[in-house]
Amino acid sequence: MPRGPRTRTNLLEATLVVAARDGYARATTRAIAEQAGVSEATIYRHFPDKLALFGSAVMHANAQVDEWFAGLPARAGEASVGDNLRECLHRLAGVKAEAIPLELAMLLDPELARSREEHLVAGADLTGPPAQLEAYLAAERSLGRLRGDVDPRTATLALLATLFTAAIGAGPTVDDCVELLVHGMLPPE
Amino acid sequence: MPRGPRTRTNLLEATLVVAARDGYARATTRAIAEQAGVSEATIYRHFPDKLALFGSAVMHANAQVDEWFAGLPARAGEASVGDNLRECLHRLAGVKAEAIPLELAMLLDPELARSREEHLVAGADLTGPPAQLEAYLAAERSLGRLRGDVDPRTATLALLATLFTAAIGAGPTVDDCVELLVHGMLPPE
Amino acid sequence: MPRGPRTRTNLLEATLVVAARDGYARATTRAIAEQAGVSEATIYRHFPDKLALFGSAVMHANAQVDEWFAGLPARAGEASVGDNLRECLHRLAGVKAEAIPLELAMLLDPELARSREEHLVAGADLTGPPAQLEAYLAAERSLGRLRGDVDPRTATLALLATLFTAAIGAGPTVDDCVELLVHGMLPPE
Amino acid sequence: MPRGPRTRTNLLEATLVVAARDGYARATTRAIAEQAGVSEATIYRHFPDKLALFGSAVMHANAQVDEWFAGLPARAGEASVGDNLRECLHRLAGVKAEAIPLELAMLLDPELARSREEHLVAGADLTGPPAQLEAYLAAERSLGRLRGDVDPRTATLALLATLFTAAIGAGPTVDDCVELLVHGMLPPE
DNA sequence: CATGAATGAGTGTTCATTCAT
DNA sequence: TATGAATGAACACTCATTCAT
Repeated sequence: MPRGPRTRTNLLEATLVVAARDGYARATTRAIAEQAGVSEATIYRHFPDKLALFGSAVMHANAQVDEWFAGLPARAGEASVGDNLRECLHRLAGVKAEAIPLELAMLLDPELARSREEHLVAGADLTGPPAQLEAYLAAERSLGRLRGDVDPRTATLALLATLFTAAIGAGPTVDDCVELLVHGMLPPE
Repeated sequence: MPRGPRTRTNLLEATLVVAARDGYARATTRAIAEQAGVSEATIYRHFPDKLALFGSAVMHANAQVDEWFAGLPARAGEASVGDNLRECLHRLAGVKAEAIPLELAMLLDPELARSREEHLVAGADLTGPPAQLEAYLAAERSLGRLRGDVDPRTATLALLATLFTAAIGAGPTVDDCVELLVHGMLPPE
Repeated sequence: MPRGPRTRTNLLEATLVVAARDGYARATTRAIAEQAGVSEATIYRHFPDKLALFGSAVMHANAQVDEWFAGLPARAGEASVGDNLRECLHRLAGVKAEAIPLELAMLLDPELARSREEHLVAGADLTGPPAQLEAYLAAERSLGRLRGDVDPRTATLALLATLFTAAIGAGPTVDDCVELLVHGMLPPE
Repeated sequence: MPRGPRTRTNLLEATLVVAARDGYARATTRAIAEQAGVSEATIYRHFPDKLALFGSAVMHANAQVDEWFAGLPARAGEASVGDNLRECLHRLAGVKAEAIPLELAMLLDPELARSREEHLVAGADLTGPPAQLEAYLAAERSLGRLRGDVDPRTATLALLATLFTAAIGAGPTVDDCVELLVHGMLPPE
């Protein structure tokens, strides 16, 4: 890997590490540069400002699951809905474990509300994994494998919200919460 | 109301307003003092530091629903579980609307993790409304009005997680998300 | 003792205690009021400002030795010069032990240079104990009990300077330092 | 001289200038930065905090006389003791004139008592010029050029104490005070 | 006489960002 | 490409002081 892109990747991962370890408020340019082993000025060779760095870091983390989620809607009808959803959340919670704190912090910032694009939730249309998840749920519903009165958008958000419990380190795992939702979404046998 | 306590209350409510409007990061002592119509120094006559102010603000917001939640466990068996839970979340989402951003932001801060006491979720034992909610669910389960394999703690956290969707202003309401969970928790008819 | 003057005395002594214990920089109105067991506002019932409080505190401490020093010049010719000087410094170091830090700190402050009146050293004329000490030395010199080339003003300052060693807690006692000076001031036998 | 070190030196000298001119209490980071012609933030690129700046400033001033004092003990037996001591104090008073107010102020601060290392006086062992002066006096005493009952440590502190008279701008010069001490230390002819 | 409440001016310190090298 | 040096603006917090009660 050539030097330029490697430094860029270092910075993205350093951002995720610092935000997950020290919290959003302490994810300063200084801490990130130190974690990446470069100078602060180097950040600005690769990103126009701190916000762009954070946004890119979240996208970078998402990229690892994007591929799997891209194929998700096509799997409607396969296996069982419960297993599929469990795997969805499991992947999101596991692979993006370090990205969630940063993502939530950005989500909570009203000033950042406008630049939400590739993030967890968008105002009108979902994108990335959430969008694929919504599409998958819609497909399953039209196959009759989901209760008819379940709104795919609502279900998607409810499922994603369970990731929040992981971010704050509460006792039960994400899996436990998902279980409850799955029960509520499946059609009566 | 005498002058001292009134200023204190002003500050608590100004803190909630600013945090909800401008975000946690921009809830500076300056902005809060301005919102409250007092000087910054006045903050420090009423609270030892900013963290204590924030903690007190969250407690102040919680106090408004604490009374209602205190009577919640005793209502197990009355009305329907679904209606009760819907009212719970409705009250939390409605009355504490302005406190949620602050509460979540504090929850996400690893350095604040130790001083979590009267907040949304505590490591081992829940306190405040969440604790009452957990007790209520346990009571309903022993009445057979809840599926036996539902863990009250898990269900509590899953329900509270739906409040997150309100904080980020996503489309569906909290009520919609709660509906799904309720379906998953009720025993088969 | 009536209530007013007692509070005033409390404040003067609290000032000396706090300055000696915590240093000049931490001798704030808050700390002094707390030590005295009164409110900060009470300070301003008894003194126009903090500077006046500090000046009065030094005078208050000096007052305890003023009486003895007033009779010092008249004792020229009695006992031995060495014993007399030793007693002088012993009294200053002992009785004013807690006042020295405050006095030195005020002396070192250029802005306070103008308001020096009843303090350790004044630009032109000495006052208080230092003035009496200077007068005593002049009297001894005219009696031939001091070397003729010893300048009373210089000797006074040199003796007082040894108090500085006490303030910083250095090993040797003031007595040890005075001994050296006495040797240098006595006439050849 | 490259840019970095030059700024650092500027800051050290600005610190001495401001402390000598305005007093320790008014030697704020703002005033020092202005005197040095840089921004306040620049201070923190060169020193971790204000205390480190002040400590370094005192060391910087001492460095100018350290070299001369390093060779002092080896000069025992040369010239006359009186001339040697006069030169010692003359150098300390002259070259470090601007450092003395800062050094004394730090010495008087009880909270700084622990970080005293390269300063005027240390609890157990002297360092820097004072240490060399003590060693020199011990050497002269073993040569019989000092009275046998003079303790080198005590004599050192007594000599250094005379510098205090310079700091407060009292009339007589340091030289005058030293003269008295020298008389008291020399052996009878 | 005493104080609880309030504050304007200031403190040391940190931040994201720029720029000459 | 990368960085050491620098900074304006902002931060949480403290100070001596005032005033209505």
